[in-house]
Amino acid sequence: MMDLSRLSNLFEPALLRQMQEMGKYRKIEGGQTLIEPGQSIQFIPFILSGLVKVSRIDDEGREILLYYVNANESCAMTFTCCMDNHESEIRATADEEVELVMLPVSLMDEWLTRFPSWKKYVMHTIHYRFNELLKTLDQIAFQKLDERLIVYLKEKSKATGSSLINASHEQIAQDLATSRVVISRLLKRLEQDKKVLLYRNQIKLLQAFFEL
DNA sequence: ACATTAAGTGATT
DNA sequence: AATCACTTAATGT
Repeated sequence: MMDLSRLSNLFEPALLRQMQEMGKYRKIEGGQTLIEPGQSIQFIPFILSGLVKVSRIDDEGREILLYYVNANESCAMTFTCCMDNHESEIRATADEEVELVMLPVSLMDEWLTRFPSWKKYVMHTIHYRFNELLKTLDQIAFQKLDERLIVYLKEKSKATGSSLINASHEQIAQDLATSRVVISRLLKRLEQDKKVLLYRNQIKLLQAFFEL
């Protein structure tokens, strides 16, 4: 049977007993799917060990990684979804062998009011996950700007008929509606990748740059 | 030599 | 990605 005693620093004894009693223990092989988009949510999964990959499926059926759920964590989506009997928006798969406890959704309400530790845990999970998502979102936006900068430099080069661009990072930043620091970092990366050479107020586009 | 401006970096949100 | 704070490098006077 499952042993939840090591969670005692996370939840109060009374809650642990409830989890022990009401929760269903499950073990899932690596690669197995936990839940698919569209399926209704009946359980809150609490991961005891292993790693769960949570991803979103786009129109063309491609998978985009949202985040991983580690041991002692739970899926933030289910907290918000299950209150209103929503369907899953995500796919969850076991990245490696996973042990988990399935907690009935029906207990959520009661637990939130009865157990301070549960409330705290839920809040913490949602907050943590939200920040994780913000991070991935930023990365996507960052890649976009990266592309825009390359296009910008190419156009500038074409317009002047030269591979030597005359502009400060500040000016470029203003053109692309971003901050100087960001441009400096992107250019630095291009320099490290041997695509450009950087000088004061000047950028030399190397051969490799035009192959981007 | 000193002041000013451009660019580089780490940490934080 | 944006902002802040701070450092370092280049330029002008």
